[in-house]
Amino acid sequence: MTNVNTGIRFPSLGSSYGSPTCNSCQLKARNAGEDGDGQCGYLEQVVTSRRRIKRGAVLYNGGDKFGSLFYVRSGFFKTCLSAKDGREQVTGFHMVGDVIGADGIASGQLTTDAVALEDSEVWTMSFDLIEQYSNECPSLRFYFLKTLSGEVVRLQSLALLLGSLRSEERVAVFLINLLEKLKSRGLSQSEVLLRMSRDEIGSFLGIRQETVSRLLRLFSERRILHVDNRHIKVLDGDVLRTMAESQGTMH
Amino acid sequence: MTNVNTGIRFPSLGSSYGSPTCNSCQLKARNAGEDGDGQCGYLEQVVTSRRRIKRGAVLYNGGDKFGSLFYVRSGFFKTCLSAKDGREQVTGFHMVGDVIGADGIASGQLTTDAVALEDSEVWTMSFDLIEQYSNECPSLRFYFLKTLSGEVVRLQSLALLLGSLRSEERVAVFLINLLEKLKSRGLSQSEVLLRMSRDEIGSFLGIRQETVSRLLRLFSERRILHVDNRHIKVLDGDVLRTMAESQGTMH
DNA sequence: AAAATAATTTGATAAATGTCAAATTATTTT
DNA sequence: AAAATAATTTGACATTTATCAAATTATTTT
Repeated sequence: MTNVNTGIRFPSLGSSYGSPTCNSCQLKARNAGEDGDGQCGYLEQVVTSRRRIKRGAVLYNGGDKFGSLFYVRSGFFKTCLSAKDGREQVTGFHMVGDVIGADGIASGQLTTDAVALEDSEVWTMSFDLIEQYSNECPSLRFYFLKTLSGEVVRLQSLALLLGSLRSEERVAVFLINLLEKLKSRGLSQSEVLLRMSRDEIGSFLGIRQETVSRLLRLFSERRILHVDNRHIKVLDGDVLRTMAESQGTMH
Repeated sequence: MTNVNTGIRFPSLGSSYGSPTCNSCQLKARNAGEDGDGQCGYLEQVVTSRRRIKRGAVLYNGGDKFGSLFYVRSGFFKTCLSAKDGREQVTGFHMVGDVIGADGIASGQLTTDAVALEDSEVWTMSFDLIEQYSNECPSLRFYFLKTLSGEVVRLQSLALLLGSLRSEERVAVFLINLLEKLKSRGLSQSEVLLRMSRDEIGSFLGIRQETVSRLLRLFSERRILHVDNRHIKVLDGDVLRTMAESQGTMH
């Protein structure tokens, strides 16, 4: 979602979940001709570091000072919002192509924790540089606006899921969206190795891990899925899609 | 949230819910000196029309072509996301100072419906003009980035509420946040005339209207609130705040 | 003001999901 | 590879919240 239709592409290095089309940085104006459709190097200019994050390691914590956005180059992350009393809500799962950390712009502090669920690589994009280059490059500016707006759309869909869907539908939507997202990145569209625990899925979906477990078994019994621990294979995508029928991409 | 700390202020005309401090447009750079701390007229420049919206009328619908953001000048709105099957989720309530419609940037189409819950006034801000003036005015650019980021933060909190809180807590958080928001606009901080129905509150909170009704009665019996139909008076803010203890502003 | 319509409350009951505990299976560490 | 730890599954049962229906109260229209 974050990396679609903006004309902006980061170069590819490879990832366990794979990578989107591998071009060198191409920054195209939203409307052809607006500022040419050629390439420019701005997006690479704002990248100030390239970090590897080990599985289980924290990229940032809620409360941290905001200073940059993070482009997920490879790997897999979860972001969690913590309540005062310790309760946690997973607000998203993020993979190659996603930009995270934008919630920090509003107050100057990150609001969620970002934790790697597998060994990952992240490119740090300095917000000051983004601001600076935004003066010169409308496409860069628009790219980030679009990224932010996409995050709003995603979270609206998550609210719909959490507020209006039954748990069975939630799990179906979760799987469909995950598969769609993998598909959009040119990866498996009927098979996934889940990088998150049942507990993390449950937190994201607003249900208990036991409920996630039971529903996966149910789907398995109905021959909709083949479930082998964290390895999921979709046997009947149509049925799954029908159950998910309510829409919204939210990974 | 949207209008805080950016240095940007829209002029005030008056509203049934009142208005924030009434200055003429002041666009200040985020960092003093960045581009001066004087005034500039950019924010007014991007306003292309000022519309009155009657209670019950629709400002925009999901699917509408995106072309502008809307500044709520007075009154009260709800935004709803519809599922394919017709189920609706209220994703937010919006009052003076809020900017709505930013979800449309991502795809060029608005994703929610915006409906006035009382007679309202809205200023239309052309996105093309925003883009245009963003070249010249970093503060304007930053204002909208911050607005978008604030919406992300709000929706993250909503996800926490919907995913992790019990219904009693949800109602408490709802009231606390509403009161806080009114307070931040210099209005009543212990009394509200709700502009939305029990059903709309329920949709927002992911519970049924009957549950909302029962919980308001419960709070009333415990002398936490005085409830007279849509007129709510907080009798014990401390207890309410304790119940809401999990935080996040989400109106 | 009366009539009609819409919103809210309330009770009785049902359904969905959570809780707890124990067993099983994976994964990581030694 | 064994031991230790963590994750997952499963069952029995509790709890919360939804559903349905009817009565009541507000609000809007005539």
